Amino acid sequence: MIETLLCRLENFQPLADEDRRVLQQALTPPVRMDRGEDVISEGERPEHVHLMIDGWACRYKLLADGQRHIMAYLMPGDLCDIHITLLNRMDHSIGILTRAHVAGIPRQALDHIYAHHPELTRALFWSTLVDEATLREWLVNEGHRPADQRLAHLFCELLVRARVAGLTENHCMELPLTQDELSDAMGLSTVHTNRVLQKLRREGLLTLRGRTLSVHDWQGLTEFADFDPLYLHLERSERMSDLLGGI
Amino acid sequence: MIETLLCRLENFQPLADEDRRVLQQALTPPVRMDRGEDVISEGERPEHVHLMIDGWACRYKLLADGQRHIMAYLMPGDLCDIHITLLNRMDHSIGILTRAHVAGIPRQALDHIYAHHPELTRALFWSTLVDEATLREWLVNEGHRPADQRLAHLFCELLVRARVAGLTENHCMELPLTQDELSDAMGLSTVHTNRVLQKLRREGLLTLRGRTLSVHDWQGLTEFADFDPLYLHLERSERMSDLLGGI
DNA sequence: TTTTCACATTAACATTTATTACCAGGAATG
DNA sequence: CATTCCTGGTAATAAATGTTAATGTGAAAA
Repeated sequence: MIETLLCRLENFQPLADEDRRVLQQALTPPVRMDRGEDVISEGERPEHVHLMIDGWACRYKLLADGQRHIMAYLMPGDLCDIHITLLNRMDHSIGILTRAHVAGIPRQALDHIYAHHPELTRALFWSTLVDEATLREWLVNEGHRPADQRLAHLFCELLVRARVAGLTENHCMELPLTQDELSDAMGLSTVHTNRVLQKLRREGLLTLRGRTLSVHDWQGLTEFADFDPLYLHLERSERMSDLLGGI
Repeated sequence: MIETLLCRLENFQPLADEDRRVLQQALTPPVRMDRGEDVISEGERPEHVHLMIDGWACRYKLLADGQRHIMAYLMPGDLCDIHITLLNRMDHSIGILTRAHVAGIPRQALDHIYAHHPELTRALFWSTLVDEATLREWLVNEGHRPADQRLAHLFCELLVRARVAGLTENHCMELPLTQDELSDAMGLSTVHTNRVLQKLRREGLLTLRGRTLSVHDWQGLTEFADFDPLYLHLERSERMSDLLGGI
């Protein structure tokens, strides 16, 4: 049930069977959720760390004028910030984008891991560092890249992340996001997102159809997007070249 | 020497004298640096956590076309990410913006704090959570707010952060950033930044002159910018109202 | 089948922001 | 004292993106 998470963490360092078991046993039973529900909403007190078992979610904020800004996509195997329970109130919401199952890690279970399983603790800290680095890369993306490069960069990232979690087949992945949801993350209008997607398709870089992303020209796409996967910190570099060469 | 840091951390929870002393003693002697130098550069291996003693710095990345994107401003009392030493290589650089002094916290000293000073550890974790939340707010800012609101929002944030670190006088703070540096953070051209600053000045919201930011209409500015300080997580709420009412 | 609905697409037009290029003032420098 | 450089300010034009509104399309629902 937590293969995707383990698969992701092991890009940082291999885990002992003991660590894998401890992590598995720390989880609360997964809860089934549907598109449109919030895992947790802005202003609420965070009681657990959440883990996406399957399905997709996003971090988002609502602005004064009702617009939604998506700040991160969570795919299967992704964790919410493991320190989150330190805070009194959430400053953003986590919303479900597809039918999904979400498990939790109670605070005490985490404290126990910190105290007794240093390797696993390091892997979890690594995971939050990657989340933070991803946030920084998104900031650069929105601040300095035009719409077409911006979307291209997002697709590069999502494909690598999916690959790392074992969720790709060749150059394809399930990508259950509407153009509206892409727009809210990229800070674009849906109309413009649509224009840009067509352009990327016309240029033979990728297609996005029927909830599936297919990248046709990985090298062309990464060059166009100025994509450098360093920020994903796949520290076991043999695997990094597997990943990137293999795509 | 670490008053600003302590001042900031105590917005989360009060610290025992013992914790204050431990933190003080963990520091390496501050190094003097000048504008244009890098504390650490992209690709380098992070050996320490850094602390700004005085002066300003920024996190930034250089893009393929040579543009610089600033992802965070570091003012006195700000720490780099305390987990950073887990990573093999920096995915961004930290550059000095003014004459400054920078101290370090060695990895072992931090490990010792984690093992023996839980209150202080919580405060340090809180600090990184705030940094991350700030990054998310910047993402929203760049993605969804027009240039004038965007700059206004930045100034709101900087004034509150400075206030929290004890660096304001009334409605004023030292803000040693050029319009170029503001532009690189906001994803705007310098020309447009200049136009917008004039507009904010004309409307009586603030002036930025001679390295000093003076806010003339705090309430007007926060309303215009849609600024909600929740994301700064000043958990001791009595202090929050002090801060915000008092400005 | 028909209807409905969510999502994608298209077009015309408006607005924001970038680009380029030039000027002005003040501080540092020789 | 002249010079240079950094920073801020201005204007004309171009490019990117937003807005509004209408249409198409395919899958689910009735």
